[in-house]
Order: sequence, then structure tokens, then C-alpha cells
Amino acid sequence: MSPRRAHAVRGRAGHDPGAALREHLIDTAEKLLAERQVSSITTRDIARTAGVSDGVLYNYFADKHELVVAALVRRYAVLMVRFDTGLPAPGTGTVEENLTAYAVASLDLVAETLPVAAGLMSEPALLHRFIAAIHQEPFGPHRMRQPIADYLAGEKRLGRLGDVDVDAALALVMGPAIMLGFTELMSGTPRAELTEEFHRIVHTLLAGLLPR
Amino acid sequence: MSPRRAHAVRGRAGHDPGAALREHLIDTAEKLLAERQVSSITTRDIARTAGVSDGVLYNYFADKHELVVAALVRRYAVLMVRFDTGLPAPGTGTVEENLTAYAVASLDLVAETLPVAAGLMSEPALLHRFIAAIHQEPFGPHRMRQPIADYLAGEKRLGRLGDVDVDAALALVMGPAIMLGFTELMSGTPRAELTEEFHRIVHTLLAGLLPR
Amino acid sequence: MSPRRAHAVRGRAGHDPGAALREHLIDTAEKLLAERQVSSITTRDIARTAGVSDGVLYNYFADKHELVVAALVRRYAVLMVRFDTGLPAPGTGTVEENLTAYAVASLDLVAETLPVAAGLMSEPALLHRFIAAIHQEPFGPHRMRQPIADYLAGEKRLGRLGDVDVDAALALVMGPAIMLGFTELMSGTPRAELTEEFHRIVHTLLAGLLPR
Amino acid sequence: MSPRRAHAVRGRAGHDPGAALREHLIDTAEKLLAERQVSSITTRDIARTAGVSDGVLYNYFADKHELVVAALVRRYAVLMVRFDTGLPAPGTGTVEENLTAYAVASLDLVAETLPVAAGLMSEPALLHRFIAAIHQEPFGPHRMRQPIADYLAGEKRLGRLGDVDVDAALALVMGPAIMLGFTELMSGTPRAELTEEFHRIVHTLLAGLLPR
DNA sequence: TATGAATGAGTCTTCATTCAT
DNA sequence: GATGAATGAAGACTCATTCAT
Repeated sequence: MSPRRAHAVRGRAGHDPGAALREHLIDTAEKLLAERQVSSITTRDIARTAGVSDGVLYNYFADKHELVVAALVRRYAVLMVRFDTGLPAPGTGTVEENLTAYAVASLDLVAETLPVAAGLMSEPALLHRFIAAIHQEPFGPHRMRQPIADYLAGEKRLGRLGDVDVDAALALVMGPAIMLGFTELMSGTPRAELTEEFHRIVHTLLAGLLPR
Repeated sequence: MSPRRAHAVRGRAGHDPGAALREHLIDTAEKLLAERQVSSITTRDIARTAGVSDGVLYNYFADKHELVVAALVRRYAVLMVRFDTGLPAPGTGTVEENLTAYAVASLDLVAETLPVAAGLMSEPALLHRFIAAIHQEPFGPHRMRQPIADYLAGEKRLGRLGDVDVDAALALVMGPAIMLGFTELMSGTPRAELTEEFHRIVHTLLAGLLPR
Repeated sequence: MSPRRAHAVRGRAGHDPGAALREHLIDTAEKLLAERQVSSITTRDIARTAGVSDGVLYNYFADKHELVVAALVRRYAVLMVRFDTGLPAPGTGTVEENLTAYAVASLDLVAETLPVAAGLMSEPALLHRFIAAIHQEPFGPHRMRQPIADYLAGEKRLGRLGDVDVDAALALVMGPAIMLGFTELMSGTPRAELTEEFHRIVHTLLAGLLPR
Repeated sequence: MSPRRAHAVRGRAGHDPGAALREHLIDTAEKLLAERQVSSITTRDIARTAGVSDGVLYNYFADKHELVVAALVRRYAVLMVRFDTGLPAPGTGTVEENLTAYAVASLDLVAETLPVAAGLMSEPALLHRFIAAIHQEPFGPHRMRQPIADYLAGEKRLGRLGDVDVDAALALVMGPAIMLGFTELMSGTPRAELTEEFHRIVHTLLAGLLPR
């Protein structure tokens, strides 16, 4: 009655057997994405790694890009959830510690996001499809900004921050994280050292550059 | 009887005729690099644009990567020179205007650098070679940091800035520039709007986030 | 100085060595066209048969279709020249013998043209390109009609034919040839038998169907 | 308990339930054949259009060709029936009008048959199977000739035609129809224009080409 | 040394056919 | 018998690299 299932997903749990391989393919692509550059991943790689035949992917996706974008979106979603998990709320601890935590979380995110984002830029067609896909989902690029913006606004309301421009402050917290993410990526600076640096950056930001 | 010179470099001055073609190839690759993604540039594109034959490049470079890296290095050097040309010296104008100028210059640099850097990241082999090459030359990545660091140290000495951690301050100036450079690239925000934003960012940075 | 030549065309005469392989490829494609259906010919077949590598064809033709069209055009040109070679002139021999000769020549042409034309119809894209190509060359589809039309007009002027509608008469000579060409193709009727049939057809046509 | 029937043929009358699906598949293939080139029709197209699963066809046919040939035969049969419906009988109207009617009917037939025939020629294996199949059925290619031959013989008996060779006359009526069918197909000449041409052709044929 | 044609591995994609359910 | 997902052998085309001239 039902058609056979691919070897690779035999015994895999799931009420919707039809979608099992689809998921398996996305999982596989996502895994490869974590290991190497988008542009270096071939449909054959995905099939081989997934343990299925070359052609199956076209049973679930219109073309290679569609599969890759699905994997990209999933990866992005996972990272987003991880990003704002465990971030401190306004009014707790000290502002300095908290902002450092936000910056470190941003760095983590950037470190994992950047290689993929970079790879994406080399493939305009893929990039456009990804952006379109991500705007449909409930997480656009502001998904990443919102938690920090909310935190900053909260502390401002509580009086633990001055009457600052929240957008500007946000750029001052995330900007350095992106910059150091780049540094880490290109030169291999160890993470611990970077975290240390964030303390000094946040400290400097809070006090401002002007002489007292 | 000296060996034949390629059409494209006939009449080109230079004591070492062989090197003339080498330079010409690098120039050409650099030009193409400014126009499109690294990954989309073929050896044939370079040869055709340079007006030489497909095969010559292998007389001067071990492979395509070596030529591309040479072009990348040159491009990087040019951008670096442009970057610190016309930047304000410590003690002139106002600190706020000056830092905004530094941030805008960083943005310009980032805007031109990022696409190439992104393309580079898609090709790990290329990236590694580029990093190795750039560390040999007199300009490492600190080539970009030095002018800002110098400016900040200068103003500090003059007392127009507080007793700040220069490295941290530097990250707070360049970080947002990199971040907005990304934004511009991915979403196409107009430059004017971004410049305006820098004013608010620098203003916020100077005053600090803490309540007075 | 000159680049190497493909193994397959070594020692082949020709002042323009660059075009040698191009010609060789067209020749090969033409040969294959004579043996089997257009649609069954792959780029690999052509390369293998030509004794060259898979990719060369793209050094001379934009794509597979361009090569196939070139072969088609050449084949068509050859057949056209053969067609009107040795056809009788108005006023010579008898009209009946002459028209039979024209009809037989048409049959020959049709027999060699039809399979290709049929194959072409299955590939609209190819067909359009072929038609476009053939209209540029000095032989459109009327290349085939003109000799017969001229002959008919000539005999009419000489008074050996009545005051007939030349276009209609032309259809009455070529139409049966096409029809019998079809028959031959689909059922394998021997040529000799068909030739015999033409005599009866032409005789009938000259006399007309009406009772005297 | 009888085996399950495909969704698409539920409720379809028929004593042999198994054969119902077989018929349904042939019908579907026939419909697709009327719409596009044989070579462009995939087994999936047929299955989807038929509303059944991809694999069933192999329960009723050895392979795709067998199904297609069955559809081809059926289509051929339908066209044959339509062809000799409404054709004038000997002795009615005028011979000229009648022969024009026969020629126009032939043209219609050719116009619908030719694309399929052409497609068939591109696939020799298919063609051979089709010819074999059609010779088994009560309609060989003479199915198409018979009505015209009968008409001509009838008029001849009535004295409205001379003592002509019926086979030859037949070729002179059908030949031009085939030729113009080709023309229509390849160059898109409007049907009306062609019909007009048939009048002239038949007129010329009746009178003969010789001077009176 | 310069030329540029030749090479051929590798890319994405299609589709007839099989077969576990 | 019916299902439809899985299979895998093609197919057209690209491009870094080689090498006879």
C-alpha cells in the first residue's frame, strides 16, 4: 500500500513517513553546511552523506537551492532560539555583566552565522532565495536585534541606563561582536581572549569616551 | 634574440620584461575583483580581459589561486592607502566630527572589502593563502586599525578624550561600521541614511550609556 | 606559437588549422545524422565518434544545437545541389520522361530529407533554429520548388504543356513524391517499384482525370 | 474479496475491472498525444494526468512503449473513422467539388497525423512496434487509401472520370494533401489559404497538364 | 616564451523502472 | 492489485589545467 522507504530512513520514527526523507535531507545539508562552504556542497555530496540516491532530492525539492535554503533556514532558526536563551533580563545582576553577556551571545551567533552568510554572498541567487524565505518565517533579521533592543529599553526605563538612543546603543553592542567574530574567523584568535576583550569594551562603552 | 612578449604588454616600460606580463595579469584580476564575485571569475575571463592567451598565467603563477591572491593583496593595499588619506588629525575640529569621519571611512572600506572577504570565505584554500600572503607584506590586518588607534591615542594625550582603553574604543568605532556595512550589503540601505546613523552612534559613544 | 591540434585532425590538410576541428565536428555530426535520429545523438556520441574530448565542441559552438544546426544546414545544402544536378531542361526529350525524372529526383530528396525533418519536428527549439539558419543562407525551402517551377514554366512557354497553374502543377508532381517517400520510409517498399509507379502517375497527370 | 481498484476508475462500469485501468491509461496517453510531442511525454505525466500512481502502468504494459503504442493505435483508429465520415459518394454533386472534399479531408488527417508520425520517426523502436501493431489490427495504412480509391473507382464506373489508373489518381489527390500538410506544419500557413489552393490543384488535375 | 585548442573530471538535473508496503 | 518514493544511469555543459606548436 505505502511505497517503500529509503534505506537511510528505515526505522526512523515519524508519523509522516513521506516527510522523513525530506527531513533527513535537510538535516544532512545542514550538517554539511556546518562543516564547509555552501558553494562546495554538491547534490552528490548531500545524497552520499544522506545515504540515498542521487535523484531523490528532486522528489522533495524543486532544485538544489530549495534544499539548501531549507537547511539554511533551519540552521538560522536554531541559532536564533539558542541566542536569546538564558540572556539576562533588565534589572537583574549588573548592567555591565549583562551587556557583556549580550555581546558574548552575539559573538557566538556571529561566529556560527558569518561563514554561512559569507558563503551566501558569493551566490546571489541563493542569497535572494534565502532572504525571501526568512522574511516569510516569523524571524527576519530583526529577530537578532530585538532581544538586545528590548533589554536596553528595559534598563533605560529602570534608570540603570541614561537617556540613550537605543538603536545607536544596539549598534555599539553588536558592532564589536561582529567585528571580533570576523577577527576570530580570519585569524583564529581563541575565544577566551575575545570574551575578556568584551569586558573592556562594555566597560568603556558604559563610561563613554569623553573625559569626566 | 630575446623571447617574444605578449601582445598586451608590448611597449610597456620595465627592465624585467617577464615581470611586465605578471603585473598586467594581476592588474586585470584586480579590476575583475572590483566588479564581481571571486568565485565567478574564470581564468579565461582574466586572460580575455588582459588580452593575453589562456595559458600564460601558468608561466607566472603556480595556479589560479596564486594569481588571485596576488590581486587580492594589491587591492587590499590600495584600499588601505585610500583609507587613511584625508582622515583628521588629533586636535583638529571636534572629536565628535572626527570620530564620525573615521567611522564613515571605515564603512567605505568595509563596503568595498566585504564582498571580496565574503567571496574569500567561500574558498578556504584561497583564504588561507591570502592570510599567509598578507602577513608577509608590511600590512597585516592592523593596517586598518592603526590609523584609528593612533588618532584615539592622540586625542587621549591631548585630553580631549578620557583615559580610555584604546583597543576597546577602537572596537566601538569600527564595530558599528562593519555592522552597518553588512546591513548595507544585504539590504541595500542607502548610504546617506547610514551616515546619519553614525552621528548618533558616535554621539552616544562619547557620552556613554550610564546615567549621569 | 600555434596551439596543439586535436589528435583527430592531425595531418589533416587545411590552411586554417583552427577551423579544422570545427569542420571535423560538423562532418561527424552530419555522419551521425545520416545514421540515426537527431534526438538520439548526444554530445558524447559526437565527441567519441569524432575522436575528441567531450568539451571541445563548446570551443566552436555555443551549444549542442548550434553544432547540430550547422550539420543540418550542410546536409541540406549538399542534398539541394545533388537535387538539381542532371535534371532535364525544358524542350529536351519528352515531357513525360522529364516530369518522371523530376518526380524521382524529388523522391530521392524526400527519402533523405524526411527522417531528418521528422526528427526536427520533435524538437521545436532545434527546428526553429534550423529554419532561421536556412533562411539566412541562399536556400530557403523554395530552393527545392524552384527547379520544378522553372521547368514547368519553360515547357508551358514552349507549348509542350497547356496553360496550367504552375503552382498547382508543382504540387501535383512533388506531392506524390513526398507521399511515396513516406511510404518507402514506413513500410520499406523497394525503390524500383516506386519508380515504376511514378511513370503511371505522371502519365495520368498529363492526361488528366476527366473523360475525353 | 476482490483486489482494490485505483481511485481513478472507481465506479467505472466494466465486467473486467482490471482492464478498466488499462483503458483509462490508454485514454490518458492518447489525450496527451493529441496535445504534445511523443518524446516529451513522461510516464509520470501519464500517471498524474490519469490520476493514478506512477507504477501501475507496469501492471498492464511491459514498458512505456507498449502503452504509448496502444494509445497511438487507438488515436489512429479514431482519426480513420472521422476521415471517411461525411465524404461524398460517387455520382453526387460535381467531381471537382468531391475531389476537393477528399483532398481537404486528407489534409485534415495529415495535419493531425503528421506531428505524431514525426515524433514516431524520432524513436525507431517505438515506430517499429507501432507498425507491427497496426498491421495486426484491421487497419493498415490502406485504411486511409481505401475510401478515396473506392470513390475514384465509383466515378470511373459512372463515366464521370476517364479510364484512369486508380492508384495513380489516388497519389495525385493525396500527395498534394500531404505536401501541404507539411507546409502548414512547418511554416504555419493558415488553413483557409490551403483550402483555396486545393481547388486549383484539383481543377488542374482534372484537366491534365497537356495542351488541348 | 606565448599561444589557445584540447582535455576530462565534475556539476545539476531528468526520468523509466523497481519494489517495499 | 495499487501506491509512490527510491533508484541510478544518462544528458548537456563548465572550466582549471596542459602542451604541441
